[in-house]
Amino acid sequence: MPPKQRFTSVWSRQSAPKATPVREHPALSRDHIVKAAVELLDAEGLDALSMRRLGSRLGSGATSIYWHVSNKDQLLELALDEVYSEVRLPDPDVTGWHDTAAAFAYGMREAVLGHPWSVTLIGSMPSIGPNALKAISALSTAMQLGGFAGVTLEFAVSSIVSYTLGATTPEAGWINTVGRSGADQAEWVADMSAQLHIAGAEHPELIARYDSLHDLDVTQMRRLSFDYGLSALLDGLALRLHQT
Amino acid sequence: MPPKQRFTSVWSRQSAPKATPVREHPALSRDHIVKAAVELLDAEGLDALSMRRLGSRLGSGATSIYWHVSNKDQLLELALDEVYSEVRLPDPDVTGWHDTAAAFAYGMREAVLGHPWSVTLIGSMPSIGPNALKAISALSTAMQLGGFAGVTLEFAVSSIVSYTLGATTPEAGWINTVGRSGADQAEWVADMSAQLHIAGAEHPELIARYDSLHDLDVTQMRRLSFDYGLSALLDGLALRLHQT
DNA sequence: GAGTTCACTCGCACAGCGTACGATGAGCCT
DNA sequence: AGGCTCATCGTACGCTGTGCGAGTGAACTC
Repeated sequence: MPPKQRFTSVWSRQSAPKATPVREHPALSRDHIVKAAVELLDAEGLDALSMRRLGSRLGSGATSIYWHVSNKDQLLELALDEVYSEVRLPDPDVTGWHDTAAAFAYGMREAVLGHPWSVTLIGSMPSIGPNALKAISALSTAMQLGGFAGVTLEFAVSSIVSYTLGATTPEAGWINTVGRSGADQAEWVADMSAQLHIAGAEHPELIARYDSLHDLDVTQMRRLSFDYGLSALLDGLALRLHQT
Repeated sequence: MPPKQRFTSVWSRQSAPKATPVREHPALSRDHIVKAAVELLDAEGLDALSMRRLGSRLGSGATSIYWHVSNKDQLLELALDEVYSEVRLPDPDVTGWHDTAAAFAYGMREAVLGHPWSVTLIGSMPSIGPNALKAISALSTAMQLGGFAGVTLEFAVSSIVSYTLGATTPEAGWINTVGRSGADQAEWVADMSAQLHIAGAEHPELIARYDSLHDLDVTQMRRLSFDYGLSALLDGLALRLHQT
């Protein structure tokens, strides 16, 4: 029995050399499709992306897409990897691991928040696209140059990614929910806190603390919160680096 | 213009006192439905949950569910909160903040991994159910007793939740993907690494490091990784606590 | 030039989805 | 008996992802 390939991600098929584009007007191309998909996702969210809508946005039939992409899931894999492509990193040779890690974290946060639908995807498909690998790889070598090695290196990288992802997820979830309604953020904060008061009636301390904080600007607050946890984590990693 | 309520989560409507159950055989109840939904989700994943399937599992018509739950989304909110109910916490009065935080992290990790569909939901809806609030509240008071206060308290709690969530998300994503096919984990590890080799052909260092690690048991490895980042974060928090 | 092949597009159809709506019945109050 | 409320359900609508086969036109072979 040959070892069957059970799971086929888009990335598993290495792209055929693709020859020269035989036709002059292919009209549709994988890149074009993915780009349009990302636009649609950004504009209207995950639920709004249907093959028919995407097709008509591209000026073609819905099923034409299936020539270039075998699946809706694979299309989403491609779209997700497009998000990772926005994560820019400083040159690890000139910057210390600490700063590179921080840059990665902020870059990833920004990329994900710019495409909040992406968090929903991360939980349901592996992120092994070329752009994702490129970003991780850059972070990883920076940390290695900084002195991390072996399992510790892997763990440290993973922890940074984890924290960033986890901190960003609820933020993106918020953006998703807000985006689905037509209201703007300020209205939402009011609504939300009203609901928290109802839902959390049994946790008055929590509510009290919440109220005391959220007079401040929400966006700035989230950024501060992200920064606090990130630097705590990096400090903890530095500690581990020096004591080995 | 009255301040319209744009977003209505399940939790916003405080439960009517519910009187005495008028009928002796309501046959369907919100709790019953949510429980069945969680079972179905656990057994077959997020995509497998449809109102019709859930209805037939409950021995009732699909649309009967809508009497007890106004929405599929709200049903999912309820199911998600059910997951948080499994997060057990030690008494914050007897245990230090450090251990309580670790217990929370491990508890949440375990709960989420036991219901891997939950991560997909967290990114698309707010987690303000009673059980979620209870868990956060317990962690929060423990940290407060430990000496954290004000914004710092909020930030610290948030960072712990973030890290835990972020570390668990890819794990759950993995479980989701594996679960969708029928293969077992060992087969998958092989397939996956084969794909990584193809997809990551341009990042040989990454692949090399990957290979050197994953001879070890995957599950145990993930746990070690989780532990490493968690204790790094907690150390970083402790540092901030003492230097204030 | 005729015929064949290939790369690509598309319309149709199918099974399944969430859920609005109105009909139906079971138990209670008067 | 009549009416009211709670709960259940069948039907129907518009939507979804996608398999399939037909269609199109350019590029190749003879």
